[in-house]
Amino acid sequence: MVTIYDIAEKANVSAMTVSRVINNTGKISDKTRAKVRKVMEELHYVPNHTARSLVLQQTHILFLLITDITNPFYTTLARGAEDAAKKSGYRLLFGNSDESLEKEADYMSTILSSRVDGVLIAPAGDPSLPHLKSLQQHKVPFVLLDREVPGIECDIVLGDSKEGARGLVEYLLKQGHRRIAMINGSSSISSARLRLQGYQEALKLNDIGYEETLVLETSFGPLNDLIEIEQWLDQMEPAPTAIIAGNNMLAVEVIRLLRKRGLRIPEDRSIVCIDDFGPYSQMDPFMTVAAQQAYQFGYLGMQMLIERIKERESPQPWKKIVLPAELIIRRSVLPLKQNR
Amino acid sequence: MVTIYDIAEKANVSAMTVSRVINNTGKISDKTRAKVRKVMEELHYVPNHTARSLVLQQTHILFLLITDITNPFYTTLARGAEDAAKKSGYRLLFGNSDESLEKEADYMSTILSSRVDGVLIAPAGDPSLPHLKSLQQHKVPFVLLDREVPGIECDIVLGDSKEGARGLVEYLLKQGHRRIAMINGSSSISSARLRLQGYQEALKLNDIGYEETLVLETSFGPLNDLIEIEQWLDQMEPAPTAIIAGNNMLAVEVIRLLRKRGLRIPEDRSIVCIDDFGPYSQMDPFMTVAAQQAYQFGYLGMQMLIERIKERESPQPWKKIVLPAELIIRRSVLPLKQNR
DNA sequence: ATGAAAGCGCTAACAA
DNA sequence: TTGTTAGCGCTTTCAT
Repeated sequence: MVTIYDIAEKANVSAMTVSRVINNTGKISDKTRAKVRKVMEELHYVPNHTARSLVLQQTHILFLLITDITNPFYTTLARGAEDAAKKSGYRLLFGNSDESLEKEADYMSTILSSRVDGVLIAPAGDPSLPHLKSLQQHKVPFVLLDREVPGIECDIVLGDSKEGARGLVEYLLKQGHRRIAMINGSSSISSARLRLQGYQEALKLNDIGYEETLVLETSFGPLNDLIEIEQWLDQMEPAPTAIIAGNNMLAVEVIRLLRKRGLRIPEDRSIVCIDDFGPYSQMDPFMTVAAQQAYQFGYLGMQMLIERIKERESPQPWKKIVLPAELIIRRSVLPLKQNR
Repeated sequence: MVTIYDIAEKANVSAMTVSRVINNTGKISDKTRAKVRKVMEELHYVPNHTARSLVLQQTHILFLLITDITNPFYTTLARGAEDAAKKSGYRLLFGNSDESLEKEADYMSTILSSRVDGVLIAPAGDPSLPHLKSLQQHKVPFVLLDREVPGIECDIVLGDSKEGARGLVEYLLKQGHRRIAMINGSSSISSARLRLQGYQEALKLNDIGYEETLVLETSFGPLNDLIEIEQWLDQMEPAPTAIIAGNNMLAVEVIRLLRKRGLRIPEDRSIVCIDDFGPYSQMDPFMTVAAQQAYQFGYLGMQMLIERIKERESPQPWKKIVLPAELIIRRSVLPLKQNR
């Protein structure tokens, strides 16, 4: 491996001079600089980031942990985070926890031991608390994305989940639906809880009773119990005319299972969900959704994180950004006759 | 920061003993081990991976660079790579080049300077050559995914792109289509070239002339020139009855633009593509595709990479895996009357 | 403008 | 079984 000492030797200068040339620090004569640069190129020198991080006590690398790499919400968010990081000259690395607490724990130890400068994290859920506590303990700046975790005070970017869900249900009600089922993520996830609340509130405001059998709590992520979902779909009696899914991945799953049963959307079942489908929003059923501003989650979260890192010394109050969801009406909802 | 010296002091042992406990090396009395472990927990010690990497000259971290984080092919591939890495106890970090040579170059410098142990890379295209050369020069083991790069000999996992495309076109021909257009990625990408060849061969074998105006070369990735695609769609005369897209993202784009024009799929245009849609395959138009084994790309590629790292000393010949694509017939193709 | 020495946190090699 | 020494590649401090 080529080190600054190799460069120094060949250029007849000290290692320190080489270091100065690399980092553009201190005063160096143009002649020396040119000479050093030339040798660096000749030997294909690459700075050893590891060594540099060790002495500087910072890596200039940021980390983004998402919970489902196949979900367009998170991948779009990732693009936003990447763009914001790049703008400030930070490097960004990704991790994917697949909604699993165990994988999240693995990433935590990677994060802590690799001494990244900061973390943008969509936590698996409330049980992520110890993970976040340990970040705090080790003074790793972090920003939470999309999900609150009770017991943690920190910077956070949230979507207005309750309003998003409520808006969708109200839209369904306006279209004449009265029997509306909901499939949702785990109640250990703040956004799932709020989405359920939004659903409940909308029903209540419209004097429609809440029926437990119409609501299924499963997982937002790729680890779903399909049998459970199938049973839920088959056992609702009478069947709902509309279904709201707590996120896009659940909607896709429900669409698949409905079609397996020969049910058409929206003719036989209307369906809506929270989160848009990125590039897939143009595929049938053209879903009516409460679209979250995925890119902004990443972009603004990253800005907050970098801000926090820079202001490390001065104690800023925690910031909380709540991004509204946008109701996008497409064609996955059938207007019923009793339209009002 | 808590270091092994802090632990050593509090436990009344030497730093070396602490190191041995952490790494489970050498002989340590149970009593000492217990004592050290206890102190480590008390002080919430986290090993400094940076320091460790510096002395060991290896990070035990692998890197996966993909070209489009919103493409289910790559995200599914990522899952495969992750699973294989985990199985061997390696950590995996992701990067996303968005099909951009510049972003790829940025990641190269991250990769080189952070001294990861190996890289799994889907190159942006033939111009990635210098990037790969520099990996070789710095003796960073890597495995290429999905795309060959002329001038580079290395381990590689490929899909059978030519056969995949040919199979799709032949299916279209069997359904009676004669005027088949193709939208493809950049010809600087090996898989795009092979897919075009597959298209051309299928036509030739069936005595159908090749028409340049029916073929559009654009980008596989998120940086498409939409105007160009729209013009191409509008200017083909007479219009094709079927379109083959070089990958799934292009298919989605074409679907969107066709629908914008009020054209139905498959009634007005049949459409097929290479690559499946992951969770979205169940959305309409239920696409007929040549599905690549995305997960296997990642899993097998990662296995090869780890193998290569372990056998670093003994010079194994380069390995090449070619994964066949599977024709999945759904409902995006209209059988024409002149069916044969 | 340039260099020498010390040390970031850790482990390999050797010593006791 | 445990400890001492040296050094991984780099930068900070202080000296020249």
